[in-house]
Amino acid sequence: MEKVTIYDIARKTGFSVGTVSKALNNYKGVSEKARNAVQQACAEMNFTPNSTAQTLATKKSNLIGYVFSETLGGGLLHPHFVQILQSFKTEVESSGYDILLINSRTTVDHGFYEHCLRRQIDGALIAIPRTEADRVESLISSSIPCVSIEDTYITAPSVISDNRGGTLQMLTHLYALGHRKIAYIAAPQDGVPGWERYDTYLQFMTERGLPINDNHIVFATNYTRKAGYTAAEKLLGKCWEELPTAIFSAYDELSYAMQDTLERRGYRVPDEISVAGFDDILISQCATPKLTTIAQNRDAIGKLAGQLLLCKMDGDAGVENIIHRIPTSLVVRESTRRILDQN
Amino acid sequence: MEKVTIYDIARKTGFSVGTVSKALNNYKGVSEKARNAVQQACAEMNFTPNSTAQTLATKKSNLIGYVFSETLGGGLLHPHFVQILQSFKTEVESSGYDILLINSRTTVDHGFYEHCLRRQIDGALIAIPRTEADRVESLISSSIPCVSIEDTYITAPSVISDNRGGTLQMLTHLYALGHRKIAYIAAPQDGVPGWERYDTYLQFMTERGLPINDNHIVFATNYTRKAGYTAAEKLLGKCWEELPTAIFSAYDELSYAMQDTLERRGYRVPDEISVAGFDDILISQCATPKLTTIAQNRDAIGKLAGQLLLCKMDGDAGVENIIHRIPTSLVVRESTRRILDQN
DNA sequence: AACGTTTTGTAAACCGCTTTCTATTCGGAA
DNA sequence: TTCCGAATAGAAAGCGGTTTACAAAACGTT
Repeated sequence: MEKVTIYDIARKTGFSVGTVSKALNNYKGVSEKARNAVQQACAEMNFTPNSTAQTLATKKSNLIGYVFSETLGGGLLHPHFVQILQSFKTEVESSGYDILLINSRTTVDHGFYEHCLRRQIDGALIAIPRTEADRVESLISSSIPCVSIEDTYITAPSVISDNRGGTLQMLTHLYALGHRKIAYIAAPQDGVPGWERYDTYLQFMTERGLPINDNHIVFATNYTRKAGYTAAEKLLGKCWEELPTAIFSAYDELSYAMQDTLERRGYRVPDEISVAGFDDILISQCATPKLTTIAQNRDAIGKLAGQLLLCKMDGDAGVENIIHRIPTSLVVRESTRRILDQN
Repeated sequence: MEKVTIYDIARKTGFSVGTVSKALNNYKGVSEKARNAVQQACAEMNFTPNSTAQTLATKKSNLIGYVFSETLGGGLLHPHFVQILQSFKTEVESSGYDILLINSRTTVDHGFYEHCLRRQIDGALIAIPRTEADRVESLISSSIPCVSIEDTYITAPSVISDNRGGTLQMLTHLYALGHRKIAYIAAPQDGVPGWERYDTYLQFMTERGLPINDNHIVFATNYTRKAGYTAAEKLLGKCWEELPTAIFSAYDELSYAMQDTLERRGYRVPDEISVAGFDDILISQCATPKLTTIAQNRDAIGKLAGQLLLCKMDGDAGVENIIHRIPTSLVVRESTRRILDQN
């Protein structure tokens, strides 16, 4: 009962393996009789086709690689990516694809492209920051269909949040509340989201004629909460002479750490200082006060990425290598408030 | 430059494919000269072996399936599982294994076992609650090496937290703080962790001669935060006549929801009511006050699961189908305190 | 009844690599 | 030199399917 092959079915039914194969794949040129006999035999003998053999013969593996990096805390380490993957998976698995995890160790010696080639993957979902672009270059410019999330590459379509729009939503919100001294905790500048958000901040300040104060800007070194605390300390260490009225961070963990640090130092949020984030991950709702943030539509991102990849794998050359920007939304909770008239 | 095969190497070097294969696999019976020629040719032609063909020929795929269910919010949906998977992955990928995601949709028509068989998986990490045991029965009793986490099956080794010990740690802590009226929010009774924790609660109360009050016990319906709020409302609706002095939940999301609900209703935590959780996921530190909880050693769980599976796949028959319990640790934060003398 | 079409089924090559079995070559001991 | 065993290389048969080219059978026409 271990390994039932197509040959066993052939022997049992008296047909040839070719006929059995055709019958199983619903090909023309097989009589009803033969088809039924084959199906019944398969059921009786509990036949399961061997996808390895199928892949070898057809050059189609029905495998999609999730190619990611965890150097700064992304990949499976960050709920943001996991949620996108989740939604992506739902989209592609209904077409019969399985997902293969491709990263680090196994790949170090070979490189992503070689790894994908070796596994005969049909397509890949890329979640690699631009600072590691060289690691995916060969893959992304190969003939393997790829779609990128979170970061963009010119040789593949990418799906990302509208980071500029989102940043603007929040800054506009803060500005409307009367804030003028807005500090910014930037994400690591390892990729597009971090760049766009930071750049938009600078642009906004300039456009509104607000001074860009070096003491009001700080960079986080990775995407963990720990880095958030470090950044928070650093900012407060720099800006005590002229406190900002609002602190906007490039992602929620930073804001959370900031709030916690502020509270511990005796500042009241949002009465004395407003705090705003970007991401809307689960913890944002747990912070006290609950964090005002920019929500990313992760379901939409994963779903669209899935659809695009399915199209490319179907050979649809119409899929352009453009950047798809998914709108964000402002979620006003409790960590921001109108500035008090003070001077 | 698309597909370089072993045949191309053979042609280029003048050796036969058999020799090339042997050279690449470091077999005996190949001269230094041949070996070098082959290696050089491979490098020049950028050869990457096709793992599909290798799998077909050797019956070893170097693939491990992560078999999970998401019906109640587990699998990739819960950070607890993701972290274990992370650690597991690190352990097995150093031996050259890749991880394949196996669940739901794709599997619905075939069943997990058929799915694994079809993919010629070498082994599987199972994360399926006992209520869905029938879905994995054939897989787990097949000849495919399996290791289970979070839940236990008699036909495979399993690695889980010491739920009884952990529950006891927390109850002892609360008891020591003077708490006698301890309410319990139970996890869904879909698997071992939920059972063990709940059962231990009952046992503890009995042993210490404390009354088990039906109005102090409530069950969550799944593992999401939303279910936590529902459970919290339900508990408070039942127990207002005789308020507990401490509320212990089977996992942190429940505690978080409880704290939030209590606060909104004007109860002060921990002054009026202590709140305790189980899991120590990231949000526990975000709650206000920070949650006292039982930490699970997810790294250890994933690592051990990986080691066990590697052993089984290596054919080590010495791996017993026993339950490995990983010790938990009590993390005292701010949500519990000594009960005030009141009567 | 003879013929041209379709239908249905088979044989065999192939996908890319592994592995056994055998043939050949080489080296060294006698 | 001769001979034997060890080392090396190659031919070929899988692994479990798919697919093409072709033969056989069934069919309908005239």
